[in-house]
Amino acid sequence: MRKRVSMGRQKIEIKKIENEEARQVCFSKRRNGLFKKASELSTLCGAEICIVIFSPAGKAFSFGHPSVDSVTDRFLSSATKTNSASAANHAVHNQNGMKIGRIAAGSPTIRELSRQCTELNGMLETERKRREKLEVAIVKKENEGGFNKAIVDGIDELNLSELEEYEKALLNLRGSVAERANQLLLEAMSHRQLQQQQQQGPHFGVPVKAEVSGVMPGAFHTLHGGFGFQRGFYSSF
Amino acid sequence: MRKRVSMGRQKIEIKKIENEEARQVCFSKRRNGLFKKASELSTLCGAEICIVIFSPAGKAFSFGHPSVDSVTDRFLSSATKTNSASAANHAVHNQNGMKIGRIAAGSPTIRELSRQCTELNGMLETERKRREKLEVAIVKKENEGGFNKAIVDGIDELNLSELEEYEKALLNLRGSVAERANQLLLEAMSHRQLQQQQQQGPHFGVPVKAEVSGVMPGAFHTLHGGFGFQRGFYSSF
DNA sequence: AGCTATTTATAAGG
DNA sequence: TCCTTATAAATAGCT
Repeated sequence: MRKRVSMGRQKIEIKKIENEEARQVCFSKRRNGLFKKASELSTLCGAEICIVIFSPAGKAFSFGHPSVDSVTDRFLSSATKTNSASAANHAVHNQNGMKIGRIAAGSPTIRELSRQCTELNGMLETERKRREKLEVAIVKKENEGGFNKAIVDGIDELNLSELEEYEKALLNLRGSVAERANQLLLEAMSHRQLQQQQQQGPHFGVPVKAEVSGVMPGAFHTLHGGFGFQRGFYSSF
Repeated sequence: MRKRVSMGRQKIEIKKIENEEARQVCFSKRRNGLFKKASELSTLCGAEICIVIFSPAGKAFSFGHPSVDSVTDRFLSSATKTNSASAANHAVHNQNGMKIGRIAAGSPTIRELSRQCTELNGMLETERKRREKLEVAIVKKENEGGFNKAIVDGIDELNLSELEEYEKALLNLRGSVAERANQLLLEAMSHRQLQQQQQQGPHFGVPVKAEVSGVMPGAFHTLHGGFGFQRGFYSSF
């Protein structure tokens, strides 16, 4: 009878291994064992599995079939029906903190969040364009119209000859206004005669056009493009 | 020698089990075995583990220590440093599609997406406020300047009632202009000859009133509030 | 990282 | 799904 060269596998108690080196060794072995089992399970039964492990040192390891992403995504998105703590929230764990059961209630999904981001980006872009237009409009208003600015700032700052010029301009303008008004009146009258049944109010179909276009003085750029989904690893073996 | 009552455990090939019932049985057993192993690993080594499994029937099962959420969160957020296909993207898998190694590069995370959404919301809010200010400013300017806008855009686009109002405004404006001119004249005269003749010309006394009032025509509201994260299960046991 | 004695997981059958 | 049995697979303790 040969002398035993090993005492073989010993039964161990399931509690934290205090010896650091032993713990690290155990972690490596069992992690590989776990991944192997997971792989077998997915192959044998056609299941989708994802495992994420953080070693006590903080390193992350993952296993995924078909991929960590796909399973995570499916898990998260398969659960988005109810959006708050509704009923059917019976979490069942065994003595070890294991939770098993069918998913019944909601969580936000990566997809949904991503969609929201896209939507928000769009809104932001729209908002920015809108603001740019307004800024252009304001600048234009301030530059244009020579004397019109004076009305805002107060005519107190014009000198005498400027005032006289301004008065003349106003008179001219009033002339055009009156002329235009006459024209409109005529149009309105003929309109009414031709189409009497159209009982709209006195709308003459001449909208005030306030459209402004042009390029902005200040440049505004898009901050967010798309969202790239990637994950990288390097071997620890 | 007793007759064998069981052929005991037989070696099986790791490939998909075609018999549906056998597959379901195998799935149950191995799933529990996997969870047990995971539990032991977390206890023995102090590791954090999360497992998500979808049965071929589509049921989801999960194990998490300390919880599925915490590990998932940690995993996702621990990986968000680089934001695109950078270097260090060495994915290493073994023959079974297992990926093992330390995380080196980015992935989109729920946290990150959520953060982006929050950030975008903030930017959107800022943008909206900014635009509101501009709109108020523009309205203000338009009120102040009366219909001076028309001078620029052409009075051809005003309708009749607008034109009438405009005419009135022009008259008023002319009044202020005249008054201001008068005042200037007086000042000039008194300067020249020690204020002898207090002759006032026609006083119109109709200053252009810069009527500015405050509220916006359009109301703008925040669409997105916060994002709630929840997950629910119910036992299948 | 190997080795090996032993424990643990599990296939097959009920 | 749970029990039993025989056996395959995983792994603790060493080197």
